[in-house]
Amino acid sequence: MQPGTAAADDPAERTFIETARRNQIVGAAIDTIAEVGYTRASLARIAARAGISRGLISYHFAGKDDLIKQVVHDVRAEGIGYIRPRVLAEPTASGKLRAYILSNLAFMREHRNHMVAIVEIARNGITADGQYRFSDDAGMDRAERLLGDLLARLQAAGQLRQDFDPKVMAVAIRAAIDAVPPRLISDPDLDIDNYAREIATTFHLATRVADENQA
Amino acid sequence: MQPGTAAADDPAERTFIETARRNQIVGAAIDTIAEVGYTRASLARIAARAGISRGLISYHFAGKDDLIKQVVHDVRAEGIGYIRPRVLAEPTASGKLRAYILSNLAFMREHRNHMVAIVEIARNGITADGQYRFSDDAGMDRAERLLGDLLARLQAAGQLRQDFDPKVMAVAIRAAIDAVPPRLISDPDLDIDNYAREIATTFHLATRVADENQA
Amino acid sequence: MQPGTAAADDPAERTFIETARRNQIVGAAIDTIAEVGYTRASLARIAARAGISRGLISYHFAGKDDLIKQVVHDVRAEGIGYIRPRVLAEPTASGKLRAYILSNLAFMREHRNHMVAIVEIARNGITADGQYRFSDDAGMDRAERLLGDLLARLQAAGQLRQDFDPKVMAVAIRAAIDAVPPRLISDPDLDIDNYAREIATTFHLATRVADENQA
Amino acid sequence: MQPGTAAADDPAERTFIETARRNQIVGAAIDTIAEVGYTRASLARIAARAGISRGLISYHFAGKDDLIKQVVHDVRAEGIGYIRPRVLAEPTASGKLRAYILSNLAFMREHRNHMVAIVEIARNGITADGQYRFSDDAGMDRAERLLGDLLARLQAAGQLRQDFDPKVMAVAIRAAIDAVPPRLISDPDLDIDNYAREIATTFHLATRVADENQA
DNA sequence: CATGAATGAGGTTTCATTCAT
DNA sequence: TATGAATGAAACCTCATTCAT
Repeated sequence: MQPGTAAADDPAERTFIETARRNQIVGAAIDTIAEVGYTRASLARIAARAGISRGLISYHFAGKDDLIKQVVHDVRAEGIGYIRPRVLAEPTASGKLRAYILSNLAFMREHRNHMVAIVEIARNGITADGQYRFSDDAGMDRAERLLGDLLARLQAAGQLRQDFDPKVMAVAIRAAIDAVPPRLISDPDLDIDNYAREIATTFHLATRVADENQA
Repeated sequence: MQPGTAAADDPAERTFIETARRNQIVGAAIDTIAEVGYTRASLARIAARAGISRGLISYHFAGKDDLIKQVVHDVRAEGIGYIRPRVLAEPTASGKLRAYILSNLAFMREHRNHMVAIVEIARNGITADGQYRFSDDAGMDRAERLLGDLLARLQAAGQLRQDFDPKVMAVAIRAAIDAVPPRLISDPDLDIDNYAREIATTFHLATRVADENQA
Repeated sequence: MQPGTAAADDPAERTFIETARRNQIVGAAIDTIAEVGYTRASLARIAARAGISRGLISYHFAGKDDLIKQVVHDVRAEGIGYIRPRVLAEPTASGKLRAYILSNLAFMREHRNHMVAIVEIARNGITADGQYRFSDDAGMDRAERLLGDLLARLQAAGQLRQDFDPKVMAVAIRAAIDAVPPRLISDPDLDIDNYAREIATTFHLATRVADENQA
Repeated sequence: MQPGTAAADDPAERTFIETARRNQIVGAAIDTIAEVGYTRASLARIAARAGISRGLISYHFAGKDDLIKQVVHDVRAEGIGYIRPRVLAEPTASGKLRAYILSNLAFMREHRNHMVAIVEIARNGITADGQYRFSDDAGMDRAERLLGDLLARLQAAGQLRQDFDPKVMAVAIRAAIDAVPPRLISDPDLDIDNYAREIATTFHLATRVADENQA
């Protein structure tokens, strides 16, 4: 039984050593993509970085797409685990929004390659007809939808300005956040904390209710 | 004595027919990239779309990079020609900012392929060390720098909120604008005008001086 | 001390469990070849069908060729066990020939996969210099030689037409029989019984002695 | 415009030199397949035999399947050109049948590699579901259908025995003919002329009308 | 100016086989 | 006995580029 085949079917039945190898390969893929970009991140390069043979990747994953999906899955899971509790911990709408932005960027700072890789993947993993190839459920823009839903709820609760389109606002916020990884490549000294505060303030001003104006 | 070699060196010495050919090839490149993405936009496909042989592209351009540079140059020139007068025509800071955002997105709507292509290029044209490969002078983010400079000037003139970082704000605005082309691919019915108004309002609120709050 | 190595050397010394495994693997190989063809019947696929690991095949057989040889051997033995008594039971020449053809095709109908597999192997198991790779003694065409010998004996006994070349006739008869398995794949509803009767009649007419003409 | 792409579309628009190359490649493919079998006839080996680079085959043909289709087409066209007039020249049914068999085998003798190759292709070019991959119109068994039609017509005209199934008879005749190429590999000294005469007589006896029995 | 012809590198994938456990 | 892990060769295909004409 080829592990690669059963990968998506039943992750639970994986050997300890297989899990380790998969993680190693996923890690090498992340670093490789972060360094040379998605297009030039060939399986050969990923294998070379991991110090293994090309064939071993094919042994553990059904194909390149399968590997990339795993990368997306792993990074997203880690990101959600980091961000979600920080957002939930905040009671107010503006607190949640601020926590969302700050924790997103903090995660980026601490997992630079993860984020660079996943943004690279998002950029390249779009088919000719505009569909995403590597997301397991509903598209790479799930983060965007989730954020849009959050904004809509807070808006409905009267905690945010009534007259903005939550979908468009979600796009703008995600765009501002996702603009960071590529810049991290060309400018390793980018002051993420400063960037995060500025963005948080920007969207706080853009979404607060009128009553808060005097504050 | 290949034109391709001298192309970047001395555009003035180009024949009429050569200029026509270059424009034709650049146009085919734009449409091809917009349709199949940067990675899959091979010279063969571009040549096929232009109805010419592959070799002819190599004859007129020193290489694929040279062609892509020309695409970037041409699209940028056209975009600046469209946007600049509309920004200059506005007397106030908020008017200029609004005009910048609206005219950017109007240009996108009217030159869909141009923008999809150039964003595709921007995403893929980053070398391993984070440098841009296809910009003739100072990087693809020139638009960002110009916008940052504009914001800084308006800020210095007291027309915008004093306490935001103009560079970060420029990144956020450009990111919100550049988020549109990829979405145009997957959602051809995207309401650009609504998107534009929302974004304009968003950044108006985020950049206006405190005195305007009552307005 | 690998069994696979000694396999061909001394089948007698095999344990019960080893024999069972070998039979299981041979059966899986037959079904796999019948389903996906010889070329695509990789050891991985055979192992998957048998529900065992790839390595186990290599443990029990010296290599893929060794496994295929065993398939040929087993199927042939089974086929001979089915056909021989039916031919021997017939007293007359035309009865033997008819029994040969009918029992061959009956065996095919009852052991569809066996025959499809062995014909697939025969087709693909020819080396560059035209030698058969998978027959243990004298070539895949042993059946052909045996049939030729039978025809020659019956001819010598005056029971068949004197002036045909028994070797050529054997080729033609085997070819007509072996044409069935590939057709079984593309046409599962092939009426084998009708085919068998037609072929039997065809070669009866072609081989009978002149005196029978009036019959 | 890649020649390979337009290959099937418009063969008329091919350059002289391109036609020559295609023929050269097809010839190399035939010889390679005839020598090492279909499975092992990789594009690399074919290119090596032709003394050209691997890429050149991809330049002239859309893929391996496209090349194989061309081989089938060319060989079939040549075969038909050889056989058809010889069959048509015969006035009687038995004459036509004899001419069919003899000219088929004569063509094989004179174009040994062609036939070995095409039979190899026929054997290997069957997909999992039993469909032919390389025939342009209605399957590799077109020859079989045509022969069956011929037999049925002659039967209807009362020139052949009434009570045989023309389809089955066609299968048997083609099988006897197609049995030759593989044997040519293992036995280069095969006496084709003798084989042809024997087969012709065999099927003459099997198909003649009862009245001819005395002859 | 322009083309068709040709190359060689590099990409993903499949496969038979070996080996430590 | 049996497995999972791992390798390296070889397959097909795409591509940017060069060159003679």
